[in-house]
Amino acid sequence: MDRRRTILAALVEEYIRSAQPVGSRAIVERYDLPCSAATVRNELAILEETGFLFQPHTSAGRVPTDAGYRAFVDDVAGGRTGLTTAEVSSVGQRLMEHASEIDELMRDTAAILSRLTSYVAVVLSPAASHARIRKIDIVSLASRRALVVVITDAGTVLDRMLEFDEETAPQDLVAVARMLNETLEGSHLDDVGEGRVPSRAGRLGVLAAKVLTVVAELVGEADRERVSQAGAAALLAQPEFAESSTLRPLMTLLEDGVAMLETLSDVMRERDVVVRIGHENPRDELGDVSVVAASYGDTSGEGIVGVIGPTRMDYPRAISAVRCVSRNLTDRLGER
Amino acid sequence: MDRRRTILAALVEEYIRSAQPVGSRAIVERYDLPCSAATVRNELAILEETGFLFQPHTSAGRVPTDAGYRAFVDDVAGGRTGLTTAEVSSVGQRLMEHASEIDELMRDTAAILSRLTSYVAVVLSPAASHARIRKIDIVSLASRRALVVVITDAGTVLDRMLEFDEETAPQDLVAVARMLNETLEGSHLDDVGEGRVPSRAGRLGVLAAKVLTVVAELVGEADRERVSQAGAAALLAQPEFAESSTLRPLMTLLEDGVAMLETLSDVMRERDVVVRIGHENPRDELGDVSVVAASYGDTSGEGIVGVIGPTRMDYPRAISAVRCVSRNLTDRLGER
DNA sequence: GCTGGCACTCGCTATACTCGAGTGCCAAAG
DNA sequence: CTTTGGCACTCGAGTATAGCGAGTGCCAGC
Repeated sequence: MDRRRTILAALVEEYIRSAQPVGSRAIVERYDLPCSAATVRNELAILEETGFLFQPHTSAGRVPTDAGYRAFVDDVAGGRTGLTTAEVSSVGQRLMEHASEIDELMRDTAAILSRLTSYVAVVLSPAASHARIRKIDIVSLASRRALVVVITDAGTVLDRMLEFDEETAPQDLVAVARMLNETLEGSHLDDVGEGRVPSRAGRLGVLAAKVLTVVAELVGEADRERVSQAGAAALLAQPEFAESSTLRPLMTLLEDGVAMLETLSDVMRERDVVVRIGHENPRDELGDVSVVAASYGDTSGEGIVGVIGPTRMDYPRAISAVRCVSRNLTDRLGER
Repeated sequence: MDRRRTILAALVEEYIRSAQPVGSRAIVERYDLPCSAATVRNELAILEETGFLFQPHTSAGRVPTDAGYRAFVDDVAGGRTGLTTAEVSSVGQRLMEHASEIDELMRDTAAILSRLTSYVAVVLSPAASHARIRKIDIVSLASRRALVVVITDAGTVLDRMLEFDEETAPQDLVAVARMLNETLEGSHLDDVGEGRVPSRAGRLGVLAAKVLTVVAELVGEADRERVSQAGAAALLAQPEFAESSTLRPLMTLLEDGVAMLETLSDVMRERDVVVRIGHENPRDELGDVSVVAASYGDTSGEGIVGVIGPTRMDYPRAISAVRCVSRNLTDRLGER
């Protein structure tokens, strides 16, 4: 039934706008349908039976269920463009001019996406572990302390302090660094992390082994610190989060980088923007919000961008924004 | 008057505990004073006239004003130890075992401090600009793209992408790096930022100048990214932030790293823990919260740790926690 | 100067009531 | 068989009123 879909779409749109239960009259008036309020009421009753709508109480209007939003998104939201062309080009511009350092780029991206949608934006940077080692530096800072710096071909820099039990000469460190660079340049960080690297004997060999352990730890840590986010304050403006108790589980989850990484990582498999509405999300904390996310980059390094907002989200806009940012990021990274 | 102070302290303590206006009877009962409720009422009336207390309405108990908290803090809070010895030693332990990388250390510190107090914790890492350059690396990533990496003697690593107008040979980059290292090793980042560095002529000289520009930019950016924080979700549990509207200005401020840096930076001048209560804070957004902060580190690199919570804050605990964390961090950094 | 007593204040809660948006259903029209 | 106007009904939100009680201010007596 085509009319039924139209009515559902109108109701969802109106609810997204007003955040209040929508009645039959409001739909007829604002979206001038070619039928009367009574007809709409009949359709609404059916849509409610079918599980697309929900009535807070008998004498109130209707509110979409997760299934209602889902139908709306599948029907119309993907097709519409929620951003003006001016906004689209502004995104491209701002991403280009900013940030020639990867962390900064991620942060800026999150900020832009959040401003664009007024929801929380989350950005996962590409996993460093798939990158190849470009150079390893070992810089002596004190007699028993050095800094190990790993530079990847993706332009990521990892570093970690290294403590020695006994005094270690700078030239030994230089020698070890040269040795490791010869052996490891071009190999994947993963391989180092999993110990698939030949070891050598001798004094320098021991030192080299120690450095390798540190590098392996680095890989693990780097993956843990891949999450940037922005715009949590924007959520406070949404009426569904007017009282803090509704917001708390979400905020707690957002602060847990590892959890966010797990929650989003399966977006990587999809080719287009993924929309997860309410309880479609794997975690209970996300049961009242929707996630719109997409992967970016290519096989040499993939990350994820997304926004998190109430299920009463402006889906057309959020989807356009995520798609736009994801494409721009892909281009940006592909330039290299 | 000594009794008056005792009564004020008792009231503040009780209000911190209960978050509700405190009456004369509650004070007498819970803190068994050697006088009657009527006497306490007289004192309370005086304390209100003097501006230390405030009565939400005629038939309610009293609530401390900013001045009331201030008197409480100056009188007693500094002396008491708000942490158990077990907690104190646990802080030391957790800071030691974690984080051999500076950013991670900052994040962990913020997390620990936040868990300890259940308020938002903010950590400013030491300004990189006071550090000395230990090594500069220029790593070619593509024919027209290289990564500039600056390693300081404080163990901080700064990096930034560099784009060339024309193809540039890796060996040129190596040469420039060697040249810059010879010239710059040991000099302050500030000096590079302000261009107090001799320039040379020739092809490599031009390249070197370009790299120097990037390094200068790096210094500026690094200072902007010095803020770590944790525990914003914890604030949602506080009754004063039950409705999001009270929280929003604060959250917005917290998300603005530069603003936080400005707000906290004058703590650097103080030698001990600084407590700023409500409107003592320089910014209106902080008018309803208190900041407890202290600097850490020594002249070679100073940062700031602090917590932000409602003015109805457990000051003895917050002060002890901040002091404890600050000392541990100082020790940790001093080891080098 | 301290204390017990007492009248008074005033926000909070509960109850009762009205109002109106919105529904469901029916009978008539298309 | 579908659509529509009409109409009785429902139920939450908003308003008015009353009672309760924690807490106060003040006073008279110790």
